[in-house]
Amino acid sequence: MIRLHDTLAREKRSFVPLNKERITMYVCGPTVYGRAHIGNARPAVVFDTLARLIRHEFGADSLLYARNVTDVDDKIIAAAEAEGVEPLAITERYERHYLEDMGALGVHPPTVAPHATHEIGAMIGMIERLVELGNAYEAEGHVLFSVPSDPDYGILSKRDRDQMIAGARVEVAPYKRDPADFVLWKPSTGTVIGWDSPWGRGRPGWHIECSAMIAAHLGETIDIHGGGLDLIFPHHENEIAQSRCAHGGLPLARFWVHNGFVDMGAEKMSKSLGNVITPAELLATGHRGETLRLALLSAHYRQPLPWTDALLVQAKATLDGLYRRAGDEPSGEVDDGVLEALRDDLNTPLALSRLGSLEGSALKASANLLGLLGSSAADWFQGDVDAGAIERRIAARSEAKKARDFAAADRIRDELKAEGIVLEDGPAGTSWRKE
RNA sequence: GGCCCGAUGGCGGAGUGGUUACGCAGAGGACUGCAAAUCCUUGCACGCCGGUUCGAUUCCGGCUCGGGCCUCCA
Repeated sequence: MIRLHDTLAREKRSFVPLNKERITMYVCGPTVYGRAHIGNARPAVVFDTLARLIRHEFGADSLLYARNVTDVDDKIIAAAEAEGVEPLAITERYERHYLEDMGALGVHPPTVAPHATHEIGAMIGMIERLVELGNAYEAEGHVLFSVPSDPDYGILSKRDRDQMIAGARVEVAPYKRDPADFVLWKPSTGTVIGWDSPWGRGRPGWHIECSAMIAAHLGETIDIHGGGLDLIFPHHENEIAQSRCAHGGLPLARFWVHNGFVDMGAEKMSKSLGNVITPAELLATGHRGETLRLALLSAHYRQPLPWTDALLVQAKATLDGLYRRAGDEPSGEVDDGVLEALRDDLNTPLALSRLGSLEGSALKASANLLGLLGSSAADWFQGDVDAGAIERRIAARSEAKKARDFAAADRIRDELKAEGIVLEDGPAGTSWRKE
């Protein structure tokens, strides 16, 4: 039995899917206008791990996991204009990078990856329904969701409308009937990307994208909706309002799962603060994706995760130890202790600590469930290196040792060390590994 | 201002009403030509003030500090 923390209930609840042969999970994916940073990678890794656990518990084909690609957005438009290219050139490039980066972190592709630009019809349909029902209205080419039309608005973020207005730091557009109303559709003028609609040429607002894609691909009520903590308000609150109003009061999701931030110093890592570091940069400086994944799983997913060099050093050391103990055993049965930890609201740090007491095939299987130990030990320690050249130099060193010329032997060892190759003398001779 | 979250040893990080994981780093030892790896040993903590309790790091209240959301944001 899996237990998951539900943001709506603010407590852990037993996860019983609506249909255990078709479990539905939706996670807000990237807006593809720039390279993903480590903070963006956290939900991808966390929900990938949850997906692995669900498949382990309910069967390989039990889960329908959707992660969208937001490929129409004002930031994309701005990036395209800045480069003098079409938006498609931007979105294709950064979606490709996103998949590369997440792949390096051992993130499996979701079952479906709906693209906003391919779902415009569904969005227009949903907006039309909301207008018919009186939950939305047209104004100056915009269509806005009427927040006062939904008495339950605010249930996820636990705030009422008066508070929102009191705290509002934005100027209220004159065409809004209520300051809290948000855009479902906005006009596109000139050369700006747009689609024909009953309200003229325009493009969808951000929130309606997710609601429409969820309904189109997963259904009106899904089992799990995931994303970062910062999406609770307004994004997920708005999704809830739109979807429930359009679907006769049916709840959008049965479990709301939110991950905490990756912090740089005391603050969260974010593009607007300019304190980001990307997987691409870390991979380029010799870190391996699996090290980054372990680092991201080293804190509980709801806790903040301070990102430091020391964290990466520790993650690498931990992986070295795990690979050493797993050897080249085939994968076996997942350890009960590891499962127990993961079933309790995806307690990955506890699961990781339990790997420390396992060996061989149980270790391999348990680590695999976390998306770790995906390579062979030989590849981890020696892959991607000219082994022949290294072994010739080791042979030369062995000759020097035999002649008791330790100065020459140490010189060879130091040279290899400078190239990132560490030698280890054992009873059976000298072995080597990448540092 | 409103709402929300957190505070555990040098660092990371679980967990628990009573003996408090684990990892990294550190110290000592074994091993080694010297190292590395490995193994053994080892020091180090539960923000502050009250309350409940036989007993609180764990439950309750207050406080302090930090963070997040309220605008795009994983």
